[in-house]
Amino acid sequence: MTINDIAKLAKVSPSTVSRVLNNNGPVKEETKKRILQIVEESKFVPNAFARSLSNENLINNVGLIVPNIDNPFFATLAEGVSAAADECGYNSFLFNTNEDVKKELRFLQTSQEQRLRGLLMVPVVENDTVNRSYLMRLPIPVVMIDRESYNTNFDGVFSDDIEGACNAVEALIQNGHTKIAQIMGPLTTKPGRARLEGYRQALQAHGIPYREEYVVEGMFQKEASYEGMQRLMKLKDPPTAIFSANNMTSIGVLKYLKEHHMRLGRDISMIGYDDIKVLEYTDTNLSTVSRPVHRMGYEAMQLLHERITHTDNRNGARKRIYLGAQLILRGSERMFARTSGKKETEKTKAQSQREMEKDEEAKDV
Amino acid sequence: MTINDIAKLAKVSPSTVSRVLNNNGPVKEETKKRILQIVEESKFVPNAFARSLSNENLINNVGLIVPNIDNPFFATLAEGVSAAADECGYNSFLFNTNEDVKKELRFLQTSQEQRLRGLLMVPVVENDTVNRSYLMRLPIPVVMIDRESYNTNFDGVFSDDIEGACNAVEALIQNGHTKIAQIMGPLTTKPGRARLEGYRQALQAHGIPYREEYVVEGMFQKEASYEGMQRLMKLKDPPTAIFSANNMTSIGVLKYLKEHHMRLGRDISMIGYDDIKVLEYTDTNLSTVSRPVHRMGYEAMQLLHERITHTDNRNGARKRIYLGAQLILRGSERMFARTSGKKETEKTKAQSQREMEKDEEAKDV
DNA sequence: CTGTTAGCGCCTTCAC
DNA sequence: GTGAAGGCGCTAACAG
Repeated sequence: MTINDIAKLAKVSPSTVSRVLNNNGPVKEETKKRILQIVEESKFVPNAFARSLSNENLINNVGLIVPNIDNPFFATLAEGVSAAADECGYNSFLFNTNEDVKKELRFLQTSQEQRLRGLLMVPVVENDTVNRSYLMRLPIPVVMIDRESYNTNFDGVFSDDIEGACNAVEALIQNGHTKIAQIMGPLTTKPGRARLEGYRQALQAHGIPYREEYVVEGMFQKEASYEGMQRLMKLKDPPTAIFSANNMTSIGVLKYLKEHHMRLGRDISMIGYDDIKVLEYTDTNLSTVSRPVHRMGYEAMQLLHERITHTDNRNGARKRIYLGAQLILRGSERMFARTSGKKETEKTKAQSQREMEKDEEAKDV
Repeated sequence: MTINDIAKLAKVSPSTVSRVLNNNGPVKEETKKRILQIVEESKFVPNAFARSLSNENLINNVGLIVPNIDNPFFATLAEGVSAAADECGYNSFLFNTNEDVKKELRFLQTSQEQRLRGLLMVPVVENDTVNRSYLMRLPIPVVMIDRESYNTNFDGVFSDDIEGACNAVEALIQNGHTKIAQIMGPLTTKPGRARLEGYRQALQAHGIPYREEYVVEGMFQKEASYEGMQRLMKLKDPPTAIFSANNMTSIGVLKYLKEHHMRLGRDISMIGYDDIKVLEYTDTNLSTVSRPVHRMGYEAMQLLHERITHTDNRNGARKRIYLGAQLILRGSERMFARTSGKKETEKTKAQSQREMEKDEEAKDV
């Protein structure tokens, strides 16, 4: 079923059908009705490919490339993107690279083959030369989110991870800790490096020496993080506090703690990065650096929309948005549970209230 | 940059370039090399739309429509789909309807406009006549996952939720409970209804009367579930155990419990549906009905692939795969904590071990 | 108001 | 081996 078939059935020319379908150009009300009826009856749907072929990229498709959709951070990010995409009239296609640069490259190729209007991207790593050079040659606007590609200068939406990490580590220091370990993310990502840097800065600012053995790989994965914890806890002089570089690594730590009957705020202290929503409703009381994830996605998509529509502006100054992170203390940062169980619970409830407000705020984009 | 431009640069005809690009038809080694070089230098990427136009649907795109990507169940499902899609040579596009039938319809239209090869779908509800009739007229194979559309007979991958729910409720009964409430899912979805039915059957089998006031709406959402808990706990004769219809509703319950200083297995008992991974590493000990989510996505995609390739078979008998659910008991099903803290912890550790094995198995698809 | 024509970028005959 | 011609489904420009 094509536009020509419809035309024949309606005994008009294809262009008339086209005019009706696209609601441009004048058509007699009567023939219009007739055509629409036939379209309806035959359940004809125009071929978007053919349309965009003649019309230079008319399909409003954009892509979002994330490294791990299983990480709730990226799932929420995708929601933010999709909300904004909706409002701006795009179809957003979600690609999951699963932290695999090969897959990432394939998606970049697909993006180009299928003539997406723009790309939102959380790259796997920042130092992949193949993907980077491919990326830089893409004829469409690209907006980076959270992570970045080295030596490029794309638009982007980020958070200040150095500050976020620094605040977290300082909170641990203020609670009396000096033996603070970091389960770090891959140093091939911007957030991985920034969070290490923040950790460093906080230690330095307080005259605490940086100890190599306190910094272990977590790869933003719970498995690696679990192993990192094993190494840390086997040290002759193990840390008393952990700074965990993201939510996946936090889960790895929790797993270790549970298996070893250790409790946060009693046997060890900890601050994580990024929220793990459900934990707020448990007794885990994990303190964390919280970021406006939904909004990051939303704003990134809006930025992309700007770039797509104002093509003239495409070579203008890059726009880079930094959204603030918020340190949320729930108790796990404290050393050896100074407060009694009772008091702790109450504090937690107040926190929980704050959380709910924050939640709503985050959705209010 | 088009195939014609390349042809001119290489001083050959477009068809020769096409032959090189698609590696069909004979081309002299020398000119082949020359053409490839020019393609490389100019970073030319063929237009997939144009290609598929002449070639009847050559692009291997499939779509996955999920109601809520923020629900880790669907995120993991998407991973399973994408893994299989990869192996079978498809691009899988993920659409998030956010439980909105309007959005769902738009995606169905997009699927058709953009000539997807097939569709994997978790419909928002099963009784939307508009979307259903649209769906039934789609000229491509459709595989349902988890949920279903009423009065249709598509291929599908499901789990036996009646049995799953029944097992869960029986476990509560065996722990001495008779006042068992259900936070239910929408009855406009198959899982919502099946889990209610399983609940019913279990009560009946044990001669426990069904009490209207013990069954409250949870909508598969944590907010509604939280409110449901409020209503339940305000009853003159509140339940002693909760069966929660999915992971989102479980989170709502946990939120309520935390705010009211209630603990699972001490102040109230509970069994949920679907995993919440991170909880396994907390002290929450939430028992749950666990399903092989990743595999559900994986098998659904494989089934779709079959339907796409064996077009002859498309009108054959529908294939419906039912994957088993597994009841995992971690302690929250027990009444008034019969065991001491110590013993409980040990039990938990053994469970944790089993979980890890299950994890690996689930990935082993 | 409507039809005819040409062309979007590519592939596939069919000639040479 | 290679080129020319036609067509995929649709829209836009130009005639009427």
